[in-house]
Amino acid sequence: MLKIYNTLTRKKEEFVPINLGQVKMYVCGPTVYNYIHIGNARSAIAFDTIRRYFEFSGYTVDYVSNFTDVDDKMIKAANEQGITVPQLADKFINAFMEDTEAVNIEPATMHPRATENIPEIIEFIADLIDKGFAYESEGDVYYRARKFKHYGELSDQSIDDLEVGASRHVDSQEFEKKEDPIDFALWKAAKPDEINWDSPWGKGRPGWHIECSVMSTKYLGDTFDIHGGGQDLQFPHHENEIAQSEARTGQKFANYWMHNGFVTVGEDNEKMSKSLGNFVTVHDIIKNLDPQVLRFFMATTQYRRPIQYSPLNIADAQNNLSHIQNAFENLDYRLNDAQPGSSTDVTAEVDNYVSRYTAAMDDDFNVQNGIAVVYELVKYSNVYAEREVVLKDDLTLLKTTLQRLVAVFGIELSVETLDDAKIMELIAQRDQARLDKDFAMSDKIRDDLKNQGIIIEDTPNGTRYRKE
RNA sequence: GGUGGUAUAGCCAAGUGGUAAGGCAGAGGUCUGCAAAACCUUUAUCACCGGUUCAAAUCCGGUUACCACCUCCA
Repeated sequence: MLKIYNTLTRKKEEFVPINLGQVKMYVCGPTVYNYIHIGNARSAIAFDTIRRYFEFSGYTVDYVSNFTDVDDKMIKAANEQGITVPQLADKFINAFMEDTEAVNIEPATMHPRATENIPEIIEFIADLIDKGFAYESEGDVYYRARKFKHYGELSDQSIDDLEVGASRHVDSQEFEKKEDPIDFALWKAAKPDEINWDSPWGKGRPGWHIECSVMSTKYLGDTFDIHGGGQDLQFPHHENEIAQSEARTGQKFANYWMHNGFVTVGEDNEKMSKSLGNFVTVHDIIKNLDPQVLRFFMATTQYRRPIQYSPLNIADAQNNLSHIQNAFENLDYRLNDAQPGSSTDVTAEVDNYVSRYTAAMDDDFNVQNGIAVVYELVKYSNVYAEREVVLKDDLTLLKTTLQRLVAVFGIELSVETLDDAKIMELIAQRDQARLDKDFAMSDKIRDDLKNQGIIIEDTPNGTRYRKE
């Protein structure tokens, strides 16, 4: 039984999908005015891992994730770069797809953009005005937060306790136009020379929160299973989405709310964010780091926990990943001299590991316990691979099991083969030198190969090589 | 001020009442011509104080520290 921690109820709950065997989930994507930083990547990786585990468990997943491609920051950045807002969006959406592919994030079933849904957004807002939940004011449209009786339930805030302006980001002009300081914008009138669309309230553009209500319900229905995003979106963004959507449809919006923890940085574990300027982009980091290591690092921390980004922690992840990769190669190598057949003890062991892994992951995606089982399987595999007699089907079962279990984390295990004749010749020469006990020569060849990134290992079953 | 989260070995981290999983790093060992890989051995009274209990990292009360959100953020 799969359990999910639901922010809405602040409890772990059994996951019961609306449709048997199907998961409909929506995850808030980034505003595309810059390269994504590893905090954005963490969110995408967390939910990609969750999605993969659902698929591992036999669900089909409808996964919708948006791009916010118009807002104040988009307009500002486009102006600074002397390009249009759509040009800026295209540039960084492309960059997003490249960066997320590098860390092996599956593309969403659908990646809608706010600007591609303007008519639906206008229709949605008009409906809210008709229902009395929204009002026009000098070309802007605002949502009457107090009118929605569940306002504040997701973030456990009572309206009267909300300290307006605590974040010091109040726009005083906007403040004047509201009936109530806690009201939020659905539609913003365009300033001169700003990108805009025609609407019943004049030229303008959508506010931030409305796009997610529109796109999630458009593609997943009035009620869907899971809504995800970063913890910082819980209030006000997700609170507002609920208010908008439920006011319009009269239906429950999302059954389960999931929020991922932050990536922190520095001695005091400060949140990494664009506004603080303390961020590292994926685009830059993967120039010097194997993207699989970054992926492994993030995917093996439970999604609700903070991740401290530090060189030491990255190095740990690198070592752990190598350990798993080595076990996989150790198994693969023994296929060369394996006997046919399989043994029941190995099959039973594997079943046991898989069921323990599943139990761990079923508990709100407890990847730490899941990966602990993988390490046990790694050890078991290594011990098995050193048996004198090994069986082909055992090796294959262990290999595919390792592959399946780590694939959930977005890690792909494979064995690289070398087809370089020169290198194969050098290895043969070294083997001869060792037979001749000319160790000066064999060590020289080994060093030379190491300089080319080829690691040589001597085993009881012959000489192995692998790429560094 | 309101709300939420976190505090376990050098580092990462599991564990929600029965006497501290796992990984990394370190140390010692096995194997090896030497290595590498692998395996074996080895490292903690769980922020602090008080309480409940036969028994608490785990429950209750209090304290401290750090982080986050309160309409820019994944």
